[in-house]
Amino acid sequence: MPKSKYHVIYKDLKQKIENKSFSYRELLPSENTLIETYDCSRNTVRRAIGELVKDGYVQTMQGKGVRNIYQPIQQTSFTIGGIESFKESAARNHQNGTTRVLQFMELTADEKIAKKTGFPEGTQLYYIQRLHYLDGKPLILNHNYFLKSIASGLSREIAEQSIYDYLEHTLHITIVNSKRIMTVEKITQIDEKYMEINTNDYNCIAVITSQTFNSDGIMFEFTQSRHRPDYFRFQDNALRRPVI
Amino acid sequence: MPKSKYHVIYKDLKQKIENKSFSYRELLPSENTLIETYDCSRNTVRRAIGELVKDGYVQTMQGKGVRNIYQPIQQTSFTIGGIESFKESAARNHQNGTTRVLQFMELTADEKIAKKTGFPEGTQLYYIQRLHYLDGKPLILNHNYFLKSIASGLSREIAEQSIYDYLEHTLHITIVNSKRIMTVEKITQIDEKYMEINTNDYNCIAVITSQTFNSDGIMFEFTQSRHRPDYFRFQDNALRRPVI
DNA sequence: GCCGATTTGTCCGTATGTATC
DNA sequence: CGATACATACGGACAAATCGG
Repeated sequence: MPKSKYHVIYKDLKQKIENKSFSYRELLPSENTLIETYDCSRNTVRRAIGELVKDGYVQTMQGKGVRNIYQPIQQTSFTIGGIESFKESAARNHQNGTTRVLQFMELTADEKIAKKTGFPEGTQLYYIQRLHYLDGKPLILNHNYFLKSIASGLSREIAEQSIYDYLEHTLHITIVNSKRIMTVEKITQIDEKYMEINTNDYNCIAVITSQTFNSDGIMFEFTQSRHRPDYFRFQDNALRRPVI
Repeated sequence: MPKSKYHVIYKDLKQKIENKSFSYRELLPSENTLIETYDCSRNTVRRAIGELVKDGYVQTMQGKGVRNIYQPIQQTSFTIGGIESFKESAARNHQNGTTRVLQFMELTADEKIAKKTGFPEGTQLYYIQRLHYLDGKPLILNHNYFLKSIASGLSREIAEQSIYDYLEHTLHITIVNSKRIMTVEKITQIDEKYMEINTNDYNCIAVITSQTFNSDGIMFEFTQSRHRPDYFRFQDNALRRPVI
């Protein structure tokens, strides 16, 4: 957890925005004012503001100021944001999440798995199938593949709790980024069985496949997350970049 | 189009990465080296690198360096990235896109529309229904609502070309950011009819609803984009933020 | 294990450009 | 036009992480 100055300012402004200290579309104090408020340099306040822009909380306009555009969203379903574990997401969504491990095994990547995951053929992997419940409903079916050489010591017991917690706090792996692709796929019998979906309602499922990298730039995880369509919701804030 | 120094450096490095000037997992030249290469300050190269991180092209590691983690993806379908018009997306995907306007009308937001779009009741709007074809196949059905007071002068003819082009280059509207939510919904008869989907294959559709803001912080567009599931693909790079 | 060199991360101060009002 | 606001760019300083000797 960074105690950097810009991060403290970022958190403070973010909280003020969430607490309606600024009304919708109101301009925040100018950079110069914020410099005095937080007793720091211009670069530092600008950096904090930059984070808020990324979050979609404010927008900056040259010559005008920084405008609050935060509107709390109505949470009707499970919302996905950055990289986070299921436990973290559940906590953020103020819901009660539990996990059931359907399968836990070690395997060696054959040609089919290699092609699907991007791990080289012959790699030693953990394969884990887990079902995530939110408020008692089975909503997400995860297929995880972890590099055995990096995520060593994974067990069924850990998988029942939080794998990310184990990777970060026990193995001290630094998780850096995750490339994700979202698609819609046809439902499988496994999906149907475990997530209790009536195919007359939905014969599709929302799928997020992700490749996650550690600080050595090594992809150590491939995951396919299958979400019940009626509870799936992915949220995003896109910035318009000048068309070059 | 910004001619800023950092942007030139960003584009140059990005192109070098795409052209395999650096092999996968190789470290880029250090910041100090880049400073000499581009004859600029450290802040400037750091900013360029920051953009590459956002794109998921590289990852930075304190004490180590900047590592190339770019892997070209196999383009099997229409890929969505930032805020871009259909025309821009089609060009980026190297595909031939055309548009057919199904409906063009002016209307006043009633209670139902107000609730759905977030525009206040009584607002004057343009409502446009468009079908986007890629390489001859109807893949996306768009329902656009534009604020008449801001997107004034919109016409069916413009909608057949590029609305964004008109907004940016004729009306000089600055498009800043777009809040997007992705869900999976049941297919409607309209979807079925226009996108030629067999409901035995798919009875769902990928939906992206977005609210787009201009530089005055005003939401001037609400759009619901309905994508044929078998060609839909949304791509993302998430950065792990320290859990606070 | 320590030390020094290298590399990225944070922070400061300043100057100039550009858009808005 | 001047004042104010954010955007870009420079240069310098120190901290923190990594790596090799």
